[in-house]
Amino acid sequence: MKYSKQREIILKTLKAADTHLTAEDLYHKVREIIPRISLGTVYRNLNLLVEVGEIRTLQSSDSPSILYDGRGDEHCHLICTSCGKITDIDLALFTPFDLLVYDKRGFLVDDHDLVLKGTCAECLEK
Amino acid sequence: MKYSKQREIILKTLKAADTHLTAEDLYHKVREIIPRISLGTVYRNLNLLVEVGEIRTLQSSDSPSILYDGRGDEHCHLICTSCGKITDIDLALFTPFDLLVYDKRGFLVDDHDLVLKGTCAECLEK
DNA sequence: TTAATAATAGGAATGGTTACTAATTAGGGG
DNA sequence: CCCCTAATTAGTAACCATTCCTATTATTAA
Repeated sequence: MKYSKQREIILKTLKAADTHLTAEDLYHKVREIIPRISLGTVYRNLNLLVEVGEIRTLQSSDSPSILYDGRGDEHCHLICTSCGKITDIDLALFTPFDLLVYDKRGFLVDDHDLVLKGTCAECLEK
Repeated sequence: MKYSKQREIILKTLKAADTHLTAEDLYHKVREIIPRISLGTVYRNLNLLVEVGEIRTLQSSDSPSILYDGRGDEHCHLICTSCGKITDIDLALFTPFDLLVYDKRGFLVDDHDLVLKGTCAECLEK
């Protein structure tokens, strides 16, 4: 994989964001730094970065577009169905589940995609 | 919600299927019973059925289209990254995890969307 | 420096899903 | 049983996220 300024900025911008962004979101942010970048370049690089494990994707179910997550490591997402906010939470607790799944089905787990929907602390107070 | 033959057949066909189907898959299956049904009708009814909790959706990450699942109850999906097969597995074990999330973040969980990726028993044998 | 090739911008094409409209159908009240 | 009203439908056009295509530009190894 050859170096490209576009890819570097895309990755840096995504990692710097505190939220999960669509390709379009990122496109607009990166355009402030590289005004002539194309949307296709953003998509192509996001796909590449997912492939090499630098970033991850998730689907927010109430938006049709893919969300990109600057974290490459496995973690879980909490989606508040009231305000729509998506937050990360670590999961260092899955080993027992994986073992159980293997015992029951002979299925060897190597990746988790866990989304919990509910109400966040702030919305609960109201 | 008024009765419609189209909706009844769509639901019955999905529940009878042993796999997870796209709207297009269902459209072709249902057309064998109602030849003049339109794809739009399939989509509209699937959305309705999801809304009332009769069925669920999931995204298979390597296909862009939504998959529909005839089960309305919460359950977990195992996706084999080798053969692509998606199987269901019950999860009656999430209560401790939900409590932990509430303790840590004050987030009140009421729905789970859990996808485990890995290798299924059949593929492991090879 | 040069040659090979990966990456880019721009725009066209694709494909899944939704929106629109006129015609049809369900089903409750007279 | 027959209106009446509102939900539903078929068919088609529109939409939008994503991918594909091509000529040009940038990277990197020799």
